[in-house]
Amino acid sequence: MRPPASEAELMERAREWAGWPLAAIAAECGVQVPADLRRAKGWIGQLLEAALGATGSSLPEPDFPGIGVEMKTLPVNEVGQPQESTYVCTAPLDGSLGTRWEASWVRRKLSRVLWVPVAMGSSLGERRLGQALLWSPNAEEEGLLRTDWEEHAATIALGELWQLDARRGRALQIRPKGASADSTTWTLDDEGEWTRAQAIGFYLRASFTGGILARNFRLPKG
DNA sequence: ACTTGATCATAC
DNA sequence: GTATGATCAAGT
Repeated sequence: MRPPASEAELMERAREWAGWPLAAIAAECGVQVPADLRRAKGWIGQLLEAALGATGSSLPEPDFPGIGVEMKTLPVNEVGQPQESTYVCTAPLDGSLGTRWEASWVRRKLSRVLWVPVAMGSSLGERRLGQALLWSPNAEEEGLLRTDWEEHAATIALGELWQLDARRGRALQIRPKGASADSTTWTLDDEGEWTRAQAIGFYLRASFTGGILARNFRLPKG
């Protein structure tokens, strides 16, 4: 699938898939549907990348580099409320994170996002796509993200990692990110010594993404 | 019931 | 290990 040349073309494709069960999309894309997501947690995201014409999913760039759009699938219940948080990116602990929101990876990644709701269903293949929403944060949303990010960044800059906790942040939280609790990365601690710490990342709370979808969500037609 | 902390697959 | 894609499942 050729990458979309414009946002309009991307939205056109997303509209065509809206309402489709995942099994039908997988068939069109020549992909097998796994029994469940336990050993394939990223499967839906990768399927939609193929269906919409995103480029390689392991590259450190937007899903649609030509038009600067990031895509995120969002598991939602029958009322359109997200059932999970949304991973944004890792939080580097080696000093490269900085303290300027304007220069942050989080801000860049969230500047333009295609949210693709995926309704829950009795089986993975029966789950249906909702209508996608092309989003940029409004002033209120960006202010919320900025406040949270600056608080986390300050804690990390001070090397006070023990203060990091998923309870902090109204919209943007910090949680572990890795293959397991043993996944670590280098960090400069509060006494200026290099040590290893658990790898962590930025996540959007379901309540925040729920607010975004609430402006636009509708159930796919049967 | 809901959130936090842990985990799974794959490419490089 | 770091990036991509996320959801699982223990804890409260």
